[in-house]
Amino acid sequence: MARKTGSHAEITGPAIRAAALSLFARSGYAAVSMREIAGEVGVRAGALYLYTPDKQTLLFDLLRDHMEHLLGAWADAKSGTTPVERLEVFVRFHIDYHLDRSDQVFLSYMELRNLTDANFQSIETLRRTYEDELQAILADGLDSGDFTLADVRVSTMALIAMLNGVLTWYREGGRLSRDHLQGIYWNMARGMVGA
Amino acid sequence: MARKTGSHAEITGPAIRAAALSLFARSGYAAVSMREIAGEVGVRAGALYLYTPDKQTLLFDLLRDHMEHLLGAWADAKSGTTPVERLEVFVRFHIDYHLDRSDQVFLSYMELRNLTDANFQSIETLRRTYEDELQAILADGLDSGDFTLADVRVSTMALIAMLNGVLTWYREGGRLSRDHLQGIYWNMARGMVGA
DNA sequence: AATTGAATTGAACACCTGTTCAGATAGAAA
DNA sequence: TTTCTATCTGAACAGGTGTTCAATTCAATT
Repeated sequence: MARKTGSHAEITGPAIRAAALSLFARSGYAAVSMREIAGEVGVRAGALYLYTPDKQTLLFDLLRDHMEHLLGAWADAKSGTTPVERLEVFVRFHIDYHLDRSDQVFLSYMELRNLTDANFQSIETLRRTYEDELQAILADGLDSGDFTLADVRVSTMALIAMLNGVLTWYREGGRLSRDHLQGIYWNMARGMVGA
Repeated sequence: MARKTGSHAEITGPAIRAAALSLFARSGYAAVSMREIAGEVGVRAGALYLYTPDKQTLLFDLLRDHMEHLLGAWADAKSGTTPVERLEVFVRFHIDYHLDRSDQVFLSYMELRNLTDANFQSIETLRRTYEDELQAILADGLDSGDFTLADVRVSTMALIAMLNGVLTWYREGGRLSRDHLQGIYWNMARGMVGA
């Protein structure tokens, strides 16, 4: 019983990536076996190798695709003219994106250490590109006098860490609506940069 | 060649925990084998079981000891009377503690998912106890009018996430001294809570 | 010098790991 | 109906996993 009806590469390929994403996010890269991923897709382990050269590349592709999609989404979303406006857009975008793609985001900062050196460098470059978008906003706000902050780099890292933290505790459908949440974070962000 | 000169339980036990801590922090719990840990200590895998019932308990003990030590250290360090003073002490303490014990801290929030349910609950309770220390400061500051913040719980989580973020990028001996770093974070924290 | 007992080894257990590949399968094309 | 070929299986490979335990080693005690 090799090929099942309606089972084609165009379906299996994405299904493998979706299963890997979900399992890696839940249990961690090292704790998930190729046989588990295959089982989730309804296929045997050998079939995975029609779609990825190896397990490492499967992880790397997930992280790279996520980072590239993040950068693309931000390029579309970024707007505003004053530093204050631009920062508010960034804060709201970042929270939205994270909550919509929590598995990808979670993976992307939990599994960096399981990448080979070359793959790690590649992802780090993309991540740094994203950080630089925020850093540019802060630098402009410092120049214009809209923001009061001691160190642009430190503020950038602190803001991103604060925003990423949302993932660890916020659950949709709880006490706070997403919009309310974004408002609270935007207020705190504004306080952090002295605006 | 069983026992080497000067090799006793009082030495091997702590050495195993130190090796496990270091290896788990570097590569992740799932990716480190008992044989690797044993090799780092200079012993065979079987000998580890004189000091821990199993690998899971080895991880759990590291996390529990860390959390208990953190709570103890905070009990010693906490001081100040006004909410503003108390918050500054917390911010500086948290950064200091994290930078001094980066492996433990890193482990404690990277490897939670590798704990069994019961062990996870146990650690979560300790973590929540620590968070509540900060939350109490914020609640008092809100009551007294010293702080302006929309949601005590959200501010607590945001502050802790921001402070934890220091670990991911700060390196001792770089551009910023530790004291300078603490000052910058204290300023941002103050802005976040509207003080 | 003989005995004791804590500390450690080395081999074994049952099973899991990522990966490869000859062979089977089945939908589409001829 | 036969041929073709993308897709998938099943078995194998070489090695690794956590864990157990009888046998060994050696410092301290008698």
